[in-house]
Amino acid sequence: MRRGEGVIDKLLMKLRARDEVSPAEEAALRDAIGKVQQVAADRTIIRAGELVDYSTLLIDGLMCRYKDLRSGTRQIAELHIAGDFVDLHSFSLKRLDHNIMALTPCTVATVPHTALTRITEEAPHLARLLWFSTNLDASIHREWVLSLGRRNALSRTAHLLCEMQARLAVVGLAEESGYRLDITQADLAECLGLTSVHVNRVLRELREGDIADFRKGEVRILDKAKLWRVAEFDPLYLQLEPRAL
Amino acid sequence: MRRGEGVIDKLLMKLRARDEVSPAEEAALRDAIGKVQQVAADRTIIRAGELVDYSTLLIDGLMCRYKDLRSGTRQIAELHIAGDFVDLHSFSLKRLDHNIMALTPCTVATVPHTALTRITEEAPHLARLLWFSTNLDASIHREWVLSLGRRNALSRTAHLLCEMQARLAVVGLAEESGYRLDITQADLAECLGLTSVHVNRVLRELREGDIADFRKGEVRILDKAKLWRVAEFDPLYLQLEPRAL
DNA sequence: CGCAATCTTGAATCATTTCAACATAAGTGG
DNA sequence: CCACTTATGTTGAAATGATTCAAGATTGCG
Repeated sequence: MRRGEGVIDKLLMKLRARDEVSPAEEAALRDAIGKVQQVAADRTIIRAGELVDYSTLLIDGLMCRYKDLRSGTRQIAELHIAGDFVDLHSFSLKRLDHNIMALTPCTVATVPHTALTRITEEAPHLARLLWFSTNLDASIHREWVLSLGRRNALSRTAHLLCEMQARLAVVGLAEESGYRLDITQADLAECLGLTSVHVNRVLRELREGDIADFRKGEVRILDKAKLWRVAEFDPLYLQLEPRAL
Repeated sequence: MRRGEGVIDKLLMKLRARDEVSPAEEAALRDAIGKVQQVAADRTIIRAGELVDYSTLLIDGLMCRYKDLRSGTRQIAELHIAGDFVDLHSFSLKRLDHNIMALTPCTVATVPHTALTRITEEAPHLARLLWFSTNLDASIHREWVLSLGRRNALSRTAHLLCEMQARLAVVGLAEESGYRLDITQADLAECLGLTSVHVNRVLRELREGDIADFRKGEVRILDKAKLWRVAEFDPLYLQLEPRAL
């Protein structure tokens, strides 16, 4: 992949699902991209508290933001897919409050904070698009707060399957009938605030109810209507409607 | 209160705890303020899905962002205090994913989105401060995700008491020894993903352990070290260190 | 003073965890 | 290519943290 080539394709799909991105803005984004690298599965690329002067765009693979407690239990705060900035917020937070880890082998690109500052100075509409992108992360966090606080294990699990379908579809990585989600039941448990044992039982329940089938990193949606109903899924929070920022 | 007078004081305290705000930026903020209004306790001022073309700055009182499920159970995603924009993110989301409600009688000011757009065009550093402010909300959401997913009821409750102490202190509304938090145990339960009955038991436990005493909307911190330990509270996520945005 | 909201406590129930054992799949080196 | 090891998935039974239901106490308010 040449510098900038292909690197921002998924990001552009994600942004253009929400608002227009002009050729000049596209060029500005491309210019902001620094080095492209591979990251091995299970590698934590940024640790909470670390000072960073660049953000990371995920080009391919799955990453997550996670926090842990002294006991060693871990909670994933967000799953990231191709086209997501995994830490665009480090631009204003400086020291991240969480760790960032690759769940699968990943390709990432770095974007220096100086380049982001320049965008806010010279390309305000593009800056608003990036601001939107961090606001979308926050919206996803809020939905997870609702899930963790008030949905039971079955509904919460179903909800995550809905969310990932919708988000992956935006960047062309999911069909109506299913998608690849190459993570373990233990990873899922860390997203859902459950134990992996219980996730296993819940997945069986979804399978036996002919609702959805998660196996070997592959999600099959057997009955979308039923899945949405169980999850009480309302995609409003994913902000899929076009707008003018 | 005259237009702009006093209205942005707490907001300025909040921002200046993190970065400098120039007199010109202060003036720009003041200019962005529209009408100032009172809101009665329990009133929901914005409903999920509504189109809005202004954001709301909380000047006095307590508000919250909440979502609910069909069953009627409600989850509060964030508590807001004086100086917080309760819905700055509506600037890029257009349709909010949650409701916003006053928990106590409140004073609020509206800020038209057109004024925010102008700030992004003409005052990029101020825009970055506002972006920071939404990123801080997201950071708070992530900590709540950790609480709801992995902390038990006692630790989660203690954590919320720590968070509110730290946030209120920034705007001069909390002492080391305690602060006013004029909400009911039922409201607390909606923040914590618990039932009000259980919150009541947990508060008793904190009281009997001489850790903290919440009563009649007043939090007394009896043993800060113990409270922080129980909560595993680390204020890093509140981004209290100064930075240059 | 009386009503409604809020707080408090006990007992039974339930969802999820924990512990433990075993099964299957995947990966590595001889 | 098989034997071995390790990671992941599966299931059952007992334990536990939080909920539910129900009743009574306290507080605030018109």
